[in-house]
Amino acid sequence: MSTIRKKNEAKILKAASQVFASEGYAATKTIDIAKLAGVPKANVYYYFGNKETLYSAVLETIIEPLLSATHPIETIDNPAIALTEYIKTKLIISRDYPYASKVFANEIMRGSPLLSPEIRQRLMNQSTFLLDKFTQWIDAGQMDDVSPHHLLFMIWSSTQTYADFSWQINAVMGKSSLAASDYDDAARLISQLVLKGCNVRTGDDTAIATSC
Amino acid sequence: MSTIRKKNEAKILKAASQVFASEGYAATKTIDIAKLAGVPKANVYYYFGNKETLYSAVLETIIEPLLSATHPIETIDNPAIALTEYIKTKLIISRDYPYASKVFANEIMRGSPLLSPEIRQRLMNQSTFLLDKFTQWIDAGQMDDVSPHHLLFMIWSSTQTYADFSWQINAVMGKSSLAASDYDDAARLISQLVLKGCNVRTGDDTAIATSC
DNA sequence: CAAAAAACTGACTCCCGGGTCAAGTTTTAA
DNA sequence: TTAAAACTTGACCCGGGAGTCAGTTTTTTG
Repeated sequence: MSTIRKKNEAKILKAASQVFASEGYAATKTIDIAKLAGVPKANVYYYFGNKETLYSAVLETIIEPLLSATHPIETIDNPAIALTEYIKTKLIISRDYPYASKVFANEIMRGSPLLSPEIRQRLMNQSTFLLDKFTQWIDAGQMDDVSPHHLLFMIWSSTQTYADFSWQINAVMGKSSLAASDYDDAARLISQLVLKGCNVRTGDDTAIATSC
Repeated sequence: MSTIRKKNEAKILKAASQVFASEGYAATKTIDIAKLAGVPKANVYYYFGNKETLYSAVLETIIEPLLSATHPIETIDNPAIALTEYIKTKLIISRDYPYASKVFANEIMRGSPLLSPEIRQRLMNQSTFLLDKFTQWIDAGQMDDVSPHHLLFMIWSSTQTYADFSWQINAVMGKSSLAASDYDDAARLISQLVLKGCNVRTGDDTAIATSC
């Protein structure tokens, strides 16, 4: 692929993720993407063919980060550390890919009509993997017997919300954008709720039994 | 207002909330709302004037439930009970107003461009009230010194998610819709995470100090 | 029982936005 | 050097959806 093509595709993709994120798929006009990217509208069609393909390309950009977010859960034995790292990673995705995250969330809200079946499947497999892992930890007595499903939904929603509802969060925080320390605070709070809330054993003798 | 008008407005409003929830504002065609409501498209315009007014009317329907959700926090002294009830109420809203909830969430995601300034203000006041209350509890030593903001975001997101991401949640749960007991499970899990995670004092001698 | 007010509706207009295209210009490669 | 391939772009087409309206029917009211 020529460097010209690569450069322009990147420029258009970046603009597209911003416009799709702020307007939603249907309300997005390709002319607005073109303007933001600084190219004529016909160029958008030259490089991406049509609006839906461009949208899918934006969705693709978030899939890899999303699928690799489970890395800590896969590689770290200690559930306290694994969960803490997973939460941290999910928050970093919300922070570093705010537009694509929002586009992805919107797609999921609508029942993911434009998401390819393969990606759907890979995401479903990932969910199953996470649920299995939680169940293993519970069975091994490494955390309380909570509902793995609802725990997963809580982790997903409370990390994703920093991308999806950034407007609301900024308004309530009284800022125009969050600082790195705000994400640290969020990670700390969410980890604390999960670890203490589910009584996750830390692996050393500071573990607290429920009946304490 | 005539009963005919009342009846038809209700019929159209209900259909509108469903279509807006599943398609989003921009992708919604008024003809689809009309079809679902079983009236000619011109009737939709006869009763609501235009698409945006109809959309605002749908948004209005969720405002009262949303504003009264803080009732437990306002009236119950005991933070453990107040928080548990608040979480339960928020989940009931997600369950009982799934369409309007979704429409509202979408509006907030877009920076609430179509929400009236008065409603914005009332919602902001409500946030401030909640944050103040959390801060009071912390200052009174009734719970650990966590970030009130991030705690609030966690409660909002993890309850709202059952409406917004119902497709994903159903898929992961392997069901076509959640049962009442699923909402009970969710309420139990979220309350547990908040209460144990923040070490909220229950008011009797079973309270657990952090240093335990 | 009028006659006025409210409700109903099919058929229409008009505009906006996705997508196309043909005629150019620039880059690449042999 | 040159011809083919890649890229650029303004002008255009076309369908679909928001909104209108005039003529009709139903309901209310005095």
